[in-house]
Amino acid sequence: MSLKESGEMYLESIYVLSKTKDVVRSIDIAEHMNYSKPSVSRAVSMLKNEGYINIDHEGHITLTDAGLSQADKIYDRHKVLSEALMLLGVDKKNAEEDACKMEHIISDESFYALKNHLNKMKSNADK
Amino acid sequence: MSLKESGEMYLESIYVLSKTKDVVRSIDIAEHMNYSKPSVSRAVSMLKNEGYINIDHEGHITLTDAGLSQADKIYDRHKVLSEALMLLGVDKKNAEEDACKMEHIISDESFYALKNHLNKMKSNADK
DNA sequence: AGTTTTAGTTAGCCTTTGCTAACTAAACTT
DNA sequence: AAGTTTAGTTAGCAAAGGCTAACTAAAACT
Repeated sequence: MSLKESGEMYLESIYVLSKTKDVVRSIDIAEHMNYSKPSVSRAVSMLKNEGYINIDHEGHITLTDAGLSQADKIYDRHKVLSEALMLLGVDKKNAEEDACKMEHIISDESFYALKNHLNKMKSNADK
Repeated sequence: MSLKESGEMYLESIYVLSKTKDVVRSIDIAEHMNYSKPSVSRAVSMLKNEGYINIDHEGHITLTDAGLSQADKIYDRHKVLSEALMLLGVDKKNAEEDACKMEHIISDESFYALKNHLNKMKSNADK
């Protein structure tokens, strides 16, 4: 079974959290995502079963290689998409929200086309 | 209750179908969307209850003003988004598919920013 | 007239993904 | 030691939106 949009959000959250915290627990994810503990508990156990994360005896969550590569991919999409929208003048809050939804559904081809275009726009900083 | 993504897709399909057919029935929607008859039956009756469509004694479906304005909005997003992606070099099939998903989730602000940018790009046809 | 095709509905199942209520168990507090 | 807070789990509900099976009823053939 492939990773659903919700699963991708959880992985991305773990990834983001682990950049600022030395350990990531379920409760941290719950607070970060503003979800209930049971929702996180279930999602976390599914991600573990599917091989995307490891959980040690103390409940500390780490991404496996598979999990990291997924999280990284989604996070890259998030950064590029939100940056692109902001460059078009979209308000940061809206850009972030939209990026958050688009990052899960955009195809690889479209994403790279967009990323390319963005890079060109940036190097032509002489509009 | 506000219109969900699925409801928007149904309205868009009715809109598209009514441009080429003189009448639109549930079965036409089912074939167009590749959904089962019961799924369409339920969706259609919900859209009717919510005031987005009318169904006459012969089962002919028409958009109400509310339905038309929604369908029109989504269809505009679809056209603009797919055109934008194709302009970036994305294959038509992929561009259509991605547009189909993005059209429901993009905020008004981001959409108009993008539409604007696209128009500028088009008027500067001298790359 | 009798059969078959076509359109639509009803009933009910399944998955995804959120939720609350209520529990356990470990870890602080006093 | 006794009570409280914190982290996590279990059980079960709900909404959205697909599906199949099985039915009705009208239309179209033969």
